[in-house]
Amino acid sequence: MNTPYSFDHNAFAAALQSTYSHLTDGEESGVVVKVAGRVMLMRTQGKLAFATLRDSSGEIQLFALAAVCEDFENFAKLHLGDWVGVTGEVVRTKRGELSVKVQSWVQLAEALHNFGDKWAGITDYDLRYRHREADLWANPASRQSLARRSDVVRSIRERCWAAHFTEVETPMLNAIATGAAARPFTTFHNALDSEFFLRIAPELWLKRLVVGGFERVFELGRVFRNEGVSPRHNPEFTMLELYAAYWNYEDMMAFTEELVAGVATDVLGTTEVEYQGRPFSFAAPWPRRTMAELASDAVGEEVSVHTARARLVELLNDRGVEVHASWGAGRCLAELFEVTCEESLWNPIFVTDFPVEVSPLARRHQGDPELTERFESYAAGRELSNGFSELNDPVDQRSRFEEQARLGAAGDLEAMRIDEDYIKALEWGLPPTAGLGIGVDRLSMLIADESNIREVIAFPTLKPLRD
RNA sequence: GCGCCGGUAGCUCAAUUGGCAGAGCAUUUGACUCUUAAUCAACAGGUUCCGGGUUCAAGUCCCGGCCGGCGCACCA
Repeated sequence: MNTPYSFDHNAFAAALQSTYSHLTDGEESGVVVKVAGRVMLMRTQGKLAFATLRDSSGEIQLFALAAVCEDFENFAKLHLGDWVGVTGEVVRTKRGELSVKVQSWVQLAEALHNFGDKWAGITDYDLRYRHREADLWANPASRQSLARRSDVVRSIRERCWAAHFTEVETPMLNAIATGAAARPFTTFHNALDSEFFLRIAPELWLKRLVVGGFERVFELGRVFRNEGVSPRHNPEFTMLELYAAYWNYEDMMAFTEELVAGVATDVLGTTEVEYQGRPFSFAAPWPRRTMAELASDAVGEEVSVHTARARLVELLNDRGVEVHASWGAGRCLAELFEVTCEESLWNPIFVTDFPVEVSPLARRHQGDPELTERFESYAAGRELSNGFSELNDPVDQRSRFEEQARLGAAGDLEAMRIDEDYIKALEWGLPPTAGLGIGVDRLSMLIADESNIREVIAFPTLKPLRD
């Protein structure tokens, strides 16, 4: 294939559609433009040919007349999917379609495969995800969902910058996988002769930067968790984490709801949307309810982290949950909340005051040392964000890690390990600080009205093909 | 990892009770000077996901495997 190395393109389909909307049927503008894109449809009619050209902005018709169009015969033989660059006058055809009347054209690249059925596109999930490049042309909705994700990321960055957060990058290769409860991927560095883990969260590194004097930091990046794949889970996903010195969890809740509502406004122009056919509102402020309140409402009796463990176990068993011997009352309460409440939380809500037992990095609650100043926001029945007043006492942090180590020894594969470097960092002094984590893919799903996380990930993790 | 469902032409889909594997679009060829998913005519296109089995006969039934969707589990 002998094709050009460049094309001097100066117009986009969507811009032409709006700029020349005034042209009347059969009117010629006298303006010659150069457009480029893929031929998505071709209608030939003897000495005439009409092609639908699609570029990144939209579509415009190419109108070729044998008498005017250079090498008309081959133009009419272009395949659907071929890339072309076209020079021609902007006109409106007699039948009212804004078009570029082809004077000269060049095939920029050939499509050896087609882009699916003209009507149905490509529907096979395997083909769509393994060959997203084809899916993007075959299914405009796929392109829109990924574009929405990009808009979400841009909005997050701009809003964090506007609030004076510094964007930083921390290691993905970690000697200890920590900062969250999850199983890691492992890998090996040959020259250092050391095992490494892909990060499951950037949390501890970011707080070390706060110790170092970066008072407001954020990182927008990939984390990796060696867990199940589902419509709401991809093994690698994108997390926003941010930390603000001198804030507590109340301050961070206020920031979170403003951030998320702001992203919705930036991307969709409104906070009032439909998600999966149901009205959904991002509007701030979001209600705040404690975990104990919500669980109590759900089970019809007063429960809290101080309820007798045996009673919590009964309530869990009644709901088919098997309780492990290592779970204390705090873990039992958190489980009870998850099974009774989580799915019913539709519009965004902050669930607050998590038990210490399930929050090894969060600061104890000022009103109850068995609780932490921690919140999670829930939306559409799923966790959207997680944040807390950060534990900054190195002695308490060490005892929390030691408790985690006990759980690990007892077989909990997701328990954290003791991170001595992190404890030493806290010994240098972490000011009062609040932190936040938001699942960017989950947020993008809400914004793009997608129920499957793969629709907002360009190349989701798939099982490699084998024989 | 477990359960349920699915995999037929390049794409989207049919195929009755186990009885000749089909259509539309795309491709190829031809007709056509205003089409809009153009239209019309013709040709071609198959390891029915892979491997076994049952049967006179398997896309269809049985067993095993591969990949996907959904649910469960884990989690965000």
